[in-house]
Amino acid sequence: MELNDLQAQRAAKLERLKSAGVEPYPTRAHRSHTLAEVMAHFDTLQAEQTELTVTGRIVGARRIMGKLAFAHIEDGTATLQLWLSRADLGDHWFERFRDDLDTFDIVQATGTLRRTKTGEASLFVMSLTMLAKALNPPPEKWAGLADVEERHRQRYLDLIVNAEVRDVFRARAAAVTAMRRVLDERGFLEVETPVLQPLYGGAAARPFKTFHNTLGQELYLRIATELYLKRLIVGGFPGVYEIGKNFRNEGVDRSHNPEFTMMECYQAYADYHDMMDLVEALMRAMAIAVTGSPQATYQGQVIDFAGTWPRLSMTAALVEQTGIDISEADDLATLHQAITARTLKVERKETWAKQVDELFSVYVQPLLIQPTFIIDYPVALSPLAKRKPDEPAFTERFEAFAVGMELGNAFTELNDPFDQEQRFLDQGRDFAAGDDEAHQMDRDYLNALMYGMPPTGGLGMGIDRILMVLTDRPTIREVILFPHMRRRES
RNA sequence: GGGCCUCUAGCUCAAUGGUAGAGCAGUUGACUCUUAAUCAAUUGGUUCAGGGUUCGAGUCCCUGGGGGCCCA
Repeated sequence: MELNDLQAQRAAKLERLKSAGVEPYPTRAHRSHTLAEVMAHFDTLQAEQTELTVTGRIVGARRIMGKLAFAHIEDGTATLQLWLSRADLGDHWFERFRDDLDTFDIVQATGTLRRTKTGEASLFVMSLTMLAKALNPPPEKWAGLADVEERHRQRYLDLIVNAEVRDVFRARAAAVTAMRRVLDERGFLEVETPVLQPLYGGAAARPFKTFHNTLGQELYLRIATELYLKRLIVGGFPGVYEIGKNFRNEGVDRSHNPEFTMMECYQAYADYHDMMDLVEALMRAMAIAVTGSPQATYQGQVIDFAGTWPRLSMTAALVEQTGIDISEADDLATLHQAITARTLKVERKETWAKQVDELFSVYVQPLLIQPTFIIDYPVALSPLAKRKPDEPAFTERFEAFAVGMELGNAFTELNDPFDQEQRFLDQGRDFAAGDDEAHQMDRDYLNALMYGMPPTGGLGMGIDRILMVLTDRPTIREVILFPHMRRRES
């Protein structure tokens, strides 16, 4: 191991500890109380002068004054000041503390509680034990670890130093727990489906490929759980959900990470209206779990997840923002003419569906700050969604938006195997024409539909993006513990 | 994929093309109620990498790498 100067100094202290008979990495720790317990019961413990043993990492500077020293320790539940005097601790351990211990070392301390003259709760330490020597030094005391790259590459250090980062991930866990609770209460069964798939599907995305050596088979990392979950609806479960990682081989930016967490759920005998109600309930519960209320403040704006959200058709939204009625401009040439006539600044796309999607992304989506459902997407954009009975060019599909980001996607599921086969065939043509995100033909899925799938409502929600909104983080990297980073050359 | 910005001590940051610096941390010493402890002294550099221009490059140019922001 190559050590820099500061690491070498700490390594030398470690050797000194060993020569003084102190094991720097003992096998076991002992404690009578967590620091949170100490703080919660401080008055009683102090009054009874209970001897207690605590553990934790030394954080902040040690303040050493000849025969008296102070330090703070932190154990993940709270912090506590240690008061260490040469008189109480004895020469040996006082000198070990002074000479051989450092900020970030992990220790065990036994003593009794008192307040210092400034009133700070403190453990007056009678004996000290080493639990783990830290070789890496802490970042700067005030500015801390600020470099975004280092924070993400060394998330462990980020978590030690930046308390609010731990809070984000506690919030994330609380939100997911709330989501599970809502789904469980409504009778959904939590399941797990394959990550390694012989065919990828359920979304428009490029996959990661991998290879099974023994089977000699190419496999894909899933881009969605959709098609397996619907097989389970065919199988007779009335409702299923899965919370898990999806993998999409596409760009990395403030709202995309190559692996991300999605909740997908399917409910038999339901439709997309039921899924809208479910989204409202889920988002409300998750917001309350994180912020204590149905509101969240995102980058200075209050986002309100209470009540029912506006439901606006994609056609109406586009008419409103661009003046183009896609139910009339229903072929690519007409749509291109309309765009040119109105001098709209959007990229030219090669299919009508992609052009509609592009118009929407540029002219509508950024305006959807408060929670909003955009409903009734063109069938060409939605190969797995059921057509609207009265408008067969559109589907019973919606996407949920807030702060200009897509948070969820849902539809009344297509359960007609002939229509589904035709959609796959249409997608295959798009793929052949160069759309590398087009959906693959999945014969086994069609086979499942041929046993009969009840009318079903299905929903997917992006957990990471929801947490961005609820914890007020401007990038997805701040709500993923170990976001993808390029490999750094030594 | 394109444009702009950025990379200097462990960390946070300086440095007209002219001796690579500060603060914090560390080290040594003083100090029994500190909490940005204080006081004195002090160590620490492949300036992201490789080329080039120049008497001289952290600085200018080129190529490459990491990161950030914006656009697509």
